Amino acid sequence: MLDIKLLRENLEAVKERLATRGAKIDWESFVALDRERRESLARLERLKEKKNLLSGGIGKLKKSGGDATALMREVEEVARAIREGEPPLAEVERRFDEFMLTVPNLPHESVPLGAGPEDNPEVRRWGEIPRFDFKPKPHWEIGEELGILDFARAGKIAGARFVVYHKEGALLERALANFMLATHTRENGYAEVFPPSIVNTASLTGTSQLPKFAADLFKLEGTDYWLSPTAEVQVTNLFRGETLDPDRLPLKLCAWTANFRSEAGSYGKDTRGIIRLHQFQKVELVKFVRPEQSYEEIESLTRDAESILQKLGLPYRVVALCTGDLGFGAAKTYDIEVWLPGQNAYKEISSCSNFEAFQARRAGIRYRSPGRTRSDFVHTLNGSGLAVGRTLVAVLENYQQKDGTVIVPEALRPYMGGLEKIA
RNA sequence: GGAGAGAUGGCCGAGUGGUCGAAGGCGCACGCCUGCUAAGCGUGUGUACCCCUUAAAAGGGUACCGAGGGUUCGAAUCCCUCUCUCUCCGCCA
Repeated sequence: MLDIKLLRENLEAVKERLATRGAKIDWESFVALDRERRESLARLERLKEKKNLLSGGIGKLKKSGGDATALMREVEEVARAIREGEPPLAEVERRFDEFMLTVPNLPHESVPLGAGPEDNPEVRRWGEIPRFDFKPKPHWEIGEELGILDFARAGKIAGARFVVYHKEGALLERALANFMLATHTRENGYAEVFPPSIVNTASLTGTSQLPKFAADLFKLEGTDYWLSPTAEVQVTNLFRGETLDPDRLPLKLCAWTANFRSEAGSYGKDTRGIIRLHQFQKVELVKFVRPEQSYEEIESLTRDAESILQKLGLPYRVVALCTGDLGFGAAKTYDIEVWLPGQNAYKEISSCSNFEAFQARRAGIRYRSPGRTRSDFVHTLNGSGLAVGRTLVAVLENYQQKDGTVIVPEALRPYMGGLEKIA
């Protein structure tokens, strides 16, 4: 959610910046709604003041034994006016809130202008793309031949876009998660949390998946429960409605969770393999920081995610999302794309974003800076560190051998009981 | 799933219809006093929003005693619904 005052005072600048996202927003109705809301609110508050004053008078009068019938009749009139004024105000406020919740974040000034993914500039590249003296296979072939990825049986127990990991596949998934958590907690300074996978509407609204993107989520019928699409939701909402002690900032958390996405609208995209599933595991990094630090913190967050790929020896590049490709709540985003020989392409494996105060304002996450009377909103950031399934894909495809076996990256071996090769 | 108890300010804790944003204590901040420390004394100490201004503040107002609704001229106090916490029983990992 954007700062209402910013909208009122700098509407033209906001319009211009949001236009770079390609967002279509009905500004006329915003201006009208805002005016109507404030006028109506001020009028009702004046009436309430009058009512309170008169009611207090009744109390005093009764105590001193006087007759309050006339006063009471007068208050009744005021009370009626208030009752009549309330429903229209509530309606205006509902529409106003709805509007505010569907306006995307402002891109940061450092975000490159562009219309879509093709305009995302590459920021840096790391690692050598491996050369093969044979035709590298896609991970689903490697995995099925080794008997560690099982799509057929996953289809039986759940449906399309699910997988069952067998034997070393299951071990690899678990080892990768362990390795990532160990790195982030021991070396990168994150504290681990393990939250529920089910979340409520308020949480999803706080991090801005709702109200706009309900179609991407799984809802549990007859309840206010949803399957969380990313630990960003749980971990950011840990502190919803709280004022954080400034000494705790920057607060850095990481979490390993299962994530659920309906993948509505992505039929025909990445249909094979485990790139795009309804359930996948991910280690997420989340930060709560002072506003003045958030642009340093997105850099270090991205580096923390990159450190996993470097330790695993997986080549990747970092791209900066342009204005047209930026997610709804993000002010700035770096995507990390890992090299996948089976697809001969870089594929997103992490998305690191600074939301500035956009989520904090929705979720009411504040901090009090010393010497200031009012509290301020923190800035929130998050990024995958990393998507475990896609990392597993990268390992299989980059470390595959001519004979169909897969070498286990050295950094991972301690987490796999010393296993050197999946055969 | 069954039975019961509870939810008040940073914390503890009073408050069963009127001047209660809320006693008292603790904590915290500032000041005074005391040749250190401790004690003592005084003052202050929630948040959001609206109005008025604004560089900011001050000032005025509204709302908030778990959440939502209701009764009443008037609700922390009465009624209804929900959520959460605790205790006991059952069940499960």
